[in-house]
Amino acid sequence: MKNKQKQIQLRDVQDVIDVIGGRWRGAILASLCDKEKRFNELKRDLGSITPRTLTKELKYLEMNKLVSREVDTSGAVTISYSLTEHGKSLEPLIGQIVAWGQKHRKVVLG
Amino acid sequence: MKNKQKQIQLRDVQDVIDVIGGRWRGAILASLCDKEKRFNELKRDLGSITPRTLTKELKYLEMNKLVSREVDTSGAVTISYSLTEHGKSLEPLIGQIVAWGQKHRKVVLG
DNA sequence: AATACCACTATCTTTTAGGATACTATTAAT
DNA sequence: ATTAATAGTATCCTAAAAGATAGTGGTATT
Repeated sequence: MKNKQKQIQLRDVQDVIDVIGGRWRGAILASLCDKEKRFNELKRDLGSITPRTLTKELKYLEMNKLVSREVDTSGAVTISYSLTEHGKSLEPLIGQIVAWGQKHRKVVLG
Repeated sequence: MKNKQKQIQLRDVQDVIDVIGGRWRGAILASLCDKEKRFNELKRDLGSITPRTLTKELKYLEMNKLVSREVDTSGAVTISYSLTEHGKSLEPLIGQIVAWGQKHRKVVLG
């Protein structure tokens, strides 16, 4: 493979790490793979995330077209977050991440 | 799936993001997928990384059993970094990351 | 009427990552 | 002998990420 191609690949890796990286983004996406969720539901799932951070990360993911925010005004206003089509295309990748993560834990501990 | 299982998955995602995350770790691993490399070779590949950061990241990756450091003292001392077996097990994942990254760029730009 | 839940926002502080820059010890090339 | 390359260290500094904590305005529950 040409050297230029390799540089592009490194950039791709850095881009993806950017969108799923950081302490929470990957976990938020993984949690939404399960099903659509509301703000506090996500917060509980994630355990120790602060509302400030969750808000910020959700906005980032919306901007990157991975997550959509829907408001339901029938009755009490509820807001649900779900993966967009593009977000769903991440599911296999997240699956592989989970699988490798389990293997990795064994290697590092064992 | 049970709730406890889901928590474990979220933790796995966070763990993996940790080992391949940050600005450089993923790119370093991707670069070593190609072939084993020396310190300055990696530095050139990665473009703008500083030696301080490269040293630090390589040590981290060594500690996590993903990269091994080998010293060759015949002639001038040369040091080469390569993926361990465990590190190599990341290759398919990195491949998928690159593929998704290319797709993602199109979605976000287009 | 009081309490509690929802979905946040605001402010302040701490932590961490990583850049900038200079330097070192060894070896190789000219 | 000088220059350049290798493989880093050592210090200092800054910017960004994220935690801690409190508060807000609405709805639902009892």
